Amino acid sequence: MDNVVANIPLPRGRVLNGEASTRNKILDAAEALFARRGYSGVGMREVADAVGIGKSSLFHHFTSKVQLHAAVAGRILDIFDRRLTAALEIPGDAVARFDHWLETLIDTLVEYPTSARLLLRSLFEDDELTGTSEEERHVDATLHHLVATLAELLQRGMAAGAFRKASIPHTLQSLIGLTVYHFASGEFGDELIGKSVFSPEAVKRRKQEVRDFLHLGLVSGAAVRPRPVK
Amino acid sequence: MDNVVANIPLPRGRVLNGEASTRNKILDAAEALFARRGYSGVGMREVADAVGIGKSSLFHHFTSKVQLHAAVAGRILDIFDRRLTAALEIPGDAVARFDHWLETLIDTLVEYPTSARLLLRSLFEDDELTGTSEEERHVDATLHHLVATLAELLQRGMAAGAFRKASIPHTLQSLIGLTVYHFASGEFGDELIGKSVFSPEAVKRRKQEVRDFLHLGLVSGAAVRPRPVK
DNA sequence: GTCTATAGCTAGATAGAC
DNA sequence: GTCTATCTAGCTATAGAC
Repeated sequence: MDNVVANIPLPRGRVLNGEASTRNKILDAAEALFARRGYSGVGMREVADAVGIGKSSLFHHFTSKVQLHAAVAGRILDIFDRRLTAALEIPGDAVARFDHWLETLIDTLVEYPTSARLLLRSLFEDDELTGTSEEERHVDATLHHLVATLAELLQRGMAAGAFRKASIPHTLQSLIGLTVYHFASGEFGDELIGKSVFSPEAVKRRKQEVRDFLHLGLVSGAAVRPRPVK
Repeated sequence: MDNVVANIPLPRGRVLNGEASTRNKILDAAEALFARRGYSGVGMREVADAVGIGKSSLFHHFTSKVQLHAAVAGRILDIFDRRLTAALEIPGDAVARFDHWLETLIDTLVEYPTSARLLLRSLFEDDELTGTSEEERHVDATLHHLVATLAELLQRGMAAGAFRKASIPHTLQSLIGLTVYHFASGEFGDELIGKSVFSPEAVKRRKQEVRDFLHLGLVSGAAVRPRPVK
């Protein structure tokens, strides 16, 4: 139980060149710990120990614990925003772009295995973490951009008849629930699926299941025609 | 910010007769606080203040903080287990029973507005909360019963051809993501939907959206026939 | 940029009076 | 069954030497 961080695989591609700066090492350690135990469950001492520096040194790099958490959340949201925005820039119709967006989302959740928990926890901990610092406004702005980008794709696709005319906000919530929740569900999900939800086979299966769910629903043979517009 | 609990509507029907026991008052206050701030984010002093007793008195009713949390989780899981098991005992085919199960789940999440967050947080906080006490084993057993009951309905329904032959564990995860996550999403969900996700109109709409999602999928006209079994 | 030392406070939990 | 008092340990954050 002492060194939980050591058991969490470090996301690849996080550091571009050979050596990680101390700042990045702190962000890596803090991300893993915040994902595991939440904001209040992690102490600055624990983060410092995981990095291998003294606790006081953290305050040289980040002025407070909330700022550190905002920096962690901002970094991971930037990655998602960059990848998912890029994923929409492929040729094809709305359905093809949507499917590619979804696969990219799952790939990114898997490549950064702590991200799903961190993101959901950040939503739940709005109480403690709603501030007005530069970092926190950046987090908000990035999240809004992510949501707006997908909302636009859905809207265009619905207008073009590629998607059923559903509520866009509810569809966004459904997509988050189908993807982010699944990869945040931890031991519960692992036990349900029978192996780690991050294992290659389980990931492949999840992609297929979500795709089928979106294309076919669950109930047999009900979707012969698009739902009438009222 | 001082008295957050006061802003959270108390679930109705929690106490059967006229006056609530101190134990139930503690459970009510702890449930609201744990849902808001998570296990580590809540202090015993805060719970005691919300109830109106001294901190030490809590330890007369519950031997430790983890036991208090397990009692809270166990109580809410019992309610879900009782209601959802009863919901399956209606006449009709698998689809009708499934739809009724789903509506009951959403109704219960709405009637106990703190439950969604509490349950998801409990999943995420498996680190701190995995013990071997009586209460914790009860939580595990109830959760397993809940899952097994729905899994059985899905299995029978798939065998009878009422549902598409999907992975049952993945379908369970999808259903949790579509329902529990939505009602746990807090300010983010409220902002996305444009009003409280617990408002009567938003609840009605969510039921409709989830039902359409399950019956029709999202992509137009793709589900003319059940997916081939491989 | 890292360290030791420490301030000031709160945490969970216990002892024992009433 | 509730209280006051207290224990030990932890927390965020700062001061200031090197």
